[in-house]
Amino acid sequence: MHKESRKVREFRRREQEILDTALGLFLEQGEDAVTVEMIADAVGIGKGTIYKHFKSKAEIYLRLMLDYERELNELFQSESVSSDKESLSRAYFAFRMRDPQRYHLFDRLEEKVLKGQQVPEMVEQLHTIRASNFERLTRLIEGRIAEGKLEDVPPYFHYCAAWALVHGAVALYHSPFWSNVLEDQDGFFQFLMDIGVRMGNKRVKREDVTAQISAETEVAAELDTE
Amino acid sequence: MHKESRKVREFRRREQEILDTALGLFLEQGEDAVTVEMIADAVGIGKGTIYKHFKSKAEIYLRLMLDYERELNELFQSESVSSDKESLSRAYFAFRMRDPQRYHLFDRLEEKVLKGQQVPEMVEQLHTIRASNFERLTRLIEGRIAEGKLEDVPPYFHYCAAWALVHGAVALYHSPFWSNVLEDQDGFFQFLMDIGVRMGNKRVKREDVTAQISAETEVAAELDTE
Amino acid sequence: MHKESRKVREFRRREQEILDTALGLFLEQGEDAVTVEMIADAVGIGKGTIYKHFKSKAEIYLRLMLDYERELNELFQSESVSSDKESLSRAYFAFRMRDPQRYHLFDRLEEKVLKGQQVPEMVEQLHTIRASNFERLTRLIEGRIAEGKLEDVPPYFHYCAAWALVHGAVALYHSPFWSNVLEDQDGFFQFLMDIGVRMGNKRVKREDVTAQISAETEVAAELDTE
Amino acid sequence: MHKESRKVREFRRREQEILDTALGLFLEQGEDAVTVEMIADAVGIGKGTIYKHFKSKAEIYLRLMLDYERELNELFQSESVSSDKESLSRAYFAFRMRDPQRYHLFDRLEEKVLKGQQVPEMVEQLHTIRASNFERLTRLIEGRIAEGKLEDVPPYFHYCAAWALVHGAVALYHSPFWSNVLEDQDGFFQFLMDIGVRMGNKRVKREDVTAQISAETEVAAELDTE
DNA sequence: TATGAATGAGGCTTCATTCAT
DNA sequence: AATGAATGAAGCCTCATTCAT
Repeated sequence: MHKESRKVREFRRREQEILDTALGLFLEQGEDAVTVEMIADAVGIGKGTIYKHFKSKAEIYLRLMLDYERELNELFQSESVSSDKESLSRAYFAFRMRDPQRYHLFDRLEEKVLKGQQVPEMVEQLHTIRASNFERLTRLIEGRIAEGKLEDVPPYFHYCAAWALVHGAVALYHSPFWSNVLEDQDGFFQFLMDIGVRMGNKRVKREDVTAQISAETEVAAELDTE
Repeated sequence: MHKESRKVREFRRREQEILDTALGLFLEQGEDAVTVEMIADAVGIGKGTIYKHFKSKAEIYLRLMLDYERELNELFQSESVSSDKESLSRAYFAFRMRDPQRYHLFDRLEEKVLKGQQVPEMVEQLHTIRASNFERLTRLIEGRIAEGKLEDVPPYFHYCAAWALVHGAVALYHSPFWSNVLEDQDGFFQFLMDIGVRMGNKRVKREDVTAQISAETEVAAELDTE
Repeated sequence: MHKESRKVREFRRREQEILDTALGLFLEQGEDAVTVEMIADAVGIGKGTIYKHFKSKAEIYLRLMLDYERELNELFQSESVSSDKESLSRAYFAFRMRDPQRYHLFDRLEEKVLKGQQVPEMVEQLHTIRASNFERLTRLIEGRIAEGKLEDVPPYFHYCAAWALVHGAVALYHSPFWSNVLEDQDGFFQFLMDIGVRMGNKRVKREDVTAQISAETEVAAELDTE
Repeated sequence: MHKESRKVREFRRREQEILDTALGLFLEQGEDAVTVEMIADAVGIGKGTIYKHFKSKAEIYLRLMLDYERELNELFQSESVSSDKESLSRAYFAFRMRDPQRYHLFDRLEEKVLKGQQVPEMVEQLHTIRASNFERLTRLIEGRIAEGKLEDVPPYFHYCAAWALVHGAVALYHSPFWSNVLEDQDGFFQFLMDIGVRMGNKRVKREDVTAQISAETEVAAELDTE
């Protein structure tokens, strides 16, 4: 029993090693420039061994993508964050921007895998996880809309906008041209995150501010009188 | 002499035909799935002829990208638009979103070409055009900041944010997963464009609004007295 | 001792299980499409275990072929059949056609194994069994020739012809093209078996028939007179 | 124009060269042992060139098979032979036995190609040619049946039987075991061909012979009296 | 004894680019 | 100038067999 489980553990470890190494190489050189043989060599195993773990190169892609999507899923699940739209927005930004190269890689891979109609079961799995994430978000946002904090548009408007901004940020980050332009990168991403956190908030029209101030003044007056 | 120039014109026309056809095929099938032979066949010429016009497949990529960048350049040059930050924002959004597939293709191509260090002279050219565009923008934005209309951050913060948002919008648009989510696509992109146009505007803080209102009230009073 | 012999029995049973399973898979999917791993999985044992029983995949082939040849051998040995050329012919046809797929498989395997010069000892064994079968046949046929029932040609002409016809029948049976043509399969194979049973019989020439009839008439006359 | 056609001719010649070389290698070593690279080397061209002529290895198989089937088709078309069942039988036997290895190879290839569902269009073509051949045969045989020369069974019984016998003969011929047994090969195949030519002929029963003889005798008597 | 992870040679196929006509 | 046949490097994947546990 122990031996068996050791073997299994060993096998798992190796699988993870393959995934980690592959990810590293993909990030460094681009997935097209990395051959299965290179991965095997980098891990220090034979080419065939990789195919004991993954049926194809595309399956490696998808395993990496699924892991990433699951990490994000955990973020959405965590109580500390999932109850508050703003902190969730920030956490989402932070998660995506923590490793922009990786995000970017997976984005490219998704496109490739979809175009090639490879391993469709795993693609479906990926999309299922993602959809579940966004169902949770939808409910959160609906609450905020009801409270009048967010603009009353279909909830997906809000998280799609967030997705778009982050996506753009990542692209910016890792494009040689743009990253060159961005002298103060940290400052910029702070700036962008602020936009992200704020965007979609119900716009406070001039009249409303005045009205609210009056209201608050009245309340204050009332309180004063107590 | 006339014959000569006719030949030259013919040659040019064919070159354009190659570019147009290649672009169409790239958009339809993805650049990796399109072979040089397919382009030649689609144009109705021999494969070798293509190499009379372009030294490599990457050069085709770059010619297409340069043309696109130049189109954008013209937009920025046009007087009607370039004086006003908001309409420029809108025009920029509109330009990029007019053909998101194309934008997306070129984005991918740029990455590929940079990673492969192919045809570096043309890449430099591309970046030069782009940089010149953004220099013009920088000046425009500096003006707006001075007027207190835009937040006082480095000017490139503003256009980089715009770039990021558009980039994300495009990715959203053409991702099978997301485009599926976006039921009301037009509505959404309108929503997003509004965000884009507004973002980076100087935020009106509560006190400022009050202050401004007071100020305006005073002015109004003065006007009233007149 | 008992334990030992139980173990041995167990070992044998497993070996047979491997052979049966392998045969089933080979018939279903073709030997090239069946990997050793598939056999092991189907039996529910490890791949390595198969190599404890058989030195190579080819050895599995040969074990199956030998078993088949031995079955045929038993047919030839059985007294009920082996004394009469016609019933032997029929039995032979019936045996080969009982499971044409199997026959066909082994035929293919023999070719492969010979071409690859694999496990030559076992191939020799196979041929020895077969040769012994046909030696017995030779004697039977010689008898028939002496009796004037069969054409006086080398005895192997007769059984090789039978072999050829059956072989063709099997190929016909299992070829997608031909089996499609054969609407009335049972009728056809009956027709073919009749040809097989009859072929090689001494041809009765016209004169012979006349002569024989005269002779018989005479005999009859003689008998009559008795 | 001349140059163009020369090029085309050259291209054709090379294609034929590939086919011939491939056939030779397949016959010598078996199709599985022959790699595309080996064919290319044997022809003295690059591996890629082969793929300019054929989309896959399977397509080479099918081209060879089609050529063979067409040769057979010509045989069936030729006037000298196609009017007479017996000479057609002989010609068919002779054709198939002229190069038994080749026949055998194609038979194997057909199986492989069908099992793998490769190049189905060409397979269909092959079967169409074959079917047309046998439609012609059907009519010929129907005639013979009407004349009382052949047994009154579905016509395909006759040609399927012939096919089966030839097929078996070929297998016999080229099997190392059997060809060893066949000392007098020529004699045997003569023997077999006779069987093939005769089989399916209407059997003359004893009574019929007697009856016919009587009839003929009567006729003779009548003639005598004249 | 049973296992199954590891191996790696080798097969098929693709395609950008060259070059002789 | 136009052609398109030829090239060959390079990639992905398979699977019989071995061997350490």
